[in-house]
Amino acid sequence: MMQRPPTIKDLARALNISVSTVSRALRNATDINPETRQAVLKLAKEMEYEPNFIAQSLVKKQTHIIGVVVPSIDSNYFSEALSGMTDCAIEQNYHLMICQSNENEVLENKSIRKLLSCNIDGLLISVSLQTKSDNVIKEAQKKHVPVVMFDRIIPGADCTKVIVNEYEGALKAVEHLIKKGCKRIAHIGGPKDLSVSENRKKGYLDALAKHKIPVREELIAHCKSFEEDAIGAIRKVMNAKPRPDAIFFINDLSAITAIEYIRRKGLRIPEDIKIVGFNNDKVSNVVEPALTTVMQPGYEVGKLALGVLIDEIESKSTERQLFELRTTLVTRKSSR
Amino acid sequence: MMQRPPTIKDLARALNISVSTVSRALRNATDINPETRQAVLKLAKEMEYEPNFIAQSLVKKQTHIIGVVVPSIDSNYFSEALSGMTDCAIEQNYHLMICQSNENEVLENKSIRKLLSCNIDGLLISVSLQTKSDNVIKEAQKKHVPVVMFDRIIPGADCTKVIVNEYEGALKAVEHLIKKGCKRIAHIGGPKDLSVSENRKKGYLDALAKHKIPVREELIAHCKSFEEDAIGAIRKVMNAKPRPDAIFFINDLSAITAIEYIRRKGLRIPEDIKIVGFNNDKVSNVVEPALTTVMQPGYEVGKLALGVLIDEIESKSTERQLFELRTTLVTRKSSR
DNA sequence: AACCTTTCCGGTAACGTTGCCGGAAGGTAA
DNA sequence: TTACCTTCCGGCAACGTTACCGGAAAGGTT
Repeated sequence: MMQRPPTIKDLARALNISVSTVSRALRNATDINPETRQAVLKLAKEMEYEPNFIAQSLVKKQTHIIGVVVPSIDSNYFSEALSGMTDCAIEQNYHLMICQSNENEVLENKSIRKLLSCNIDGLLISVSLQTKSDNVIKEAQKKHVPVVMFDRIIPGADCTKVIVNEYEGALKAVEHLIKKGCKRIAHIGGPKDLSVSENRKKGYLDALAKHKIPVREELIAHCKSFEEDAIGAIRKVMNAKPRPDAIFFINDLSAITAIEYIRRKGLRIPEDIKIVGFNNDKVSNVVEPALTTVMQPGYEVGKLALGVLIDEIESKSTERQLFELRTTLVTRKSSR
Repeated sequence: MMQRPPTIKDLARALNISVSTVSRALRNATDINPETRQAVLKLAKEMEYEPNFIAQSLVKKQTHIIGVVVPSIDSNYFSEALSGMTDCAIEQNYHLMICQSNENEVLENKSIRKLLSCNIDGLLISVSLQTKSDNVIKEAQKKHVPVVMFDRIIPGADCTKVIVNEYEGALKAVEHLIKKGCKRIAHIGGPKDLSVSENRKKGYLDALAKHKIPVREELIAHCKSFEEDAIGAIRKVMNAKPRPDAIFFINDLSAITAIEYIRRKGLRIPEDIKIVGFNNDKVSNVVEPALTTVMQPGYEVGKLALGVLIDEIESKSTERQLFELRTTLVTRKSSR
């Protein structure tokens, strides 16, 4: 019967009143006769009227769409953050347009520009590893689109930021090992020159310093990437004499890789050597021994980041804030 | 200087021509003097003109936005699928609005309705475990919004579907074990009454039947959820006499859980008992022994699903198709 | 009775874009 | 010259909605 979805005009015609009146009845309660209002609402329900979002956006000059750019959607951490954002968005009646940069700055810029041409109300971004410049961010701000950076931020950028205090997470993890009596704590770090790697390493170093444990270079090694090539680094620190009695890893995957290597050496975990990971991947609770690890609140980061962005959008405030979430140390068998 | 982004009107005024001419210059090459066209394009670049997506959508009655609903964003498999979609979307100049149902049918319906009120051009959905009815799907189709289901489909629904042949994946996995000489192959299944669980179990059963190996009920057990409570099921099948010489698991996580249990029994993997998982999680290559597993092409599923949806949108075709992608068996140490 | 206030509604313009139609200017052919 | 065609452009309406303004009707005050 009805081909197109009904519009405000259809309602007006059916009730023999003007479109202005229908529009008013549909949103505010002032300047409208309660009876007329009821009649409009009743008919709207009957005809399954839905306001046309596009038309509203055009006249109101706001779309309730928020653009999100992350390095990769299919990573444990970012997918959790996206999950938090998505849940937050539907609560607050916003929509998300999600792009991924694949760690490529060119693609990142392209995505941001595409999002901007969609008239997004705000931009939420975690930058790629390559990204050094905040030019596109400024482009967005010139168009009065508020920007919030989360997790992977550009330190100098002039915008609100939501981060996780990984430094403190690393510090807590290493202090935990110290309390357990470990004296020769090794560290397997991530790729050099990355803020994640450096923050965590600094936590490691400061924990040692705080407890007056000397740093020994032979107990520190770096992986070249975040995945699967940890074995060389592990071999290096395990060859140190005397051998380490604990290892703090950049992530759970490399820690799990190490478990078997350590066992082959005839050492027991945690009796002879304790290990701690980072991330709280699902498997960390399933491997043997279950892995002590630092949990980053990805979901909460996403939720908070979107929350503060929406606040900025709606209050039109322009002051820059810095939010820092804390990690949680999840202690399991590998360090007991 | 310039407060609002420039519009087509600003261009027209600056060049002292009409908006229609500018509009024509910007999109088609007919009915326009090449010189005028060049002048418009030049000025557009200078003023950094960007067409207003919202206004275009209103008059063209298509938004180039595609709605996506998945059970959860932060799952290995779906995040891969979303990654594939996202890459495909930006190539084809579409945008994605992503929602998650959290395995809740009510929330799922709410999300779909919200997406529909955004005038999406198409809907891509993988339904929640609860979902039995396809009413909302029909609602979308009544509004002429094409729907494509992927992975978790409603078998009876009248729409194009993209799935992975898990049955065949399970069959291949179990045949692989049979070829390795295993005679007493156990199966740890997923929650009952779920199509994923049943498809994989059927593959297991058919592989046995094909090779004339009798099914023994004591070698089959089910987990109650997909995560972390596999231990009871494992205990059951390991208590069978004679004990199994191989186990085919519903997923990698439960397989990894089993590794330690089996070792404690004094059994060696793969010499005494071979194991195979499902999913190809990243850790499956990092645990010891590395896990043989069935890889599902999540990224490709996402890419393909979005591709066929866009085809349907642009061709306005209404014929229903069924696409089936194949799994790959990744053989590693745990079954050698 | 004249004036003011309140309540409620309709008309109109606008948001930025596209599509259609009509028409001016110039060229070509009889 | 007239008739016709082509090339190019401008005007107008429309997409569905909201915002603003003006005004009719009803009631209240002096």
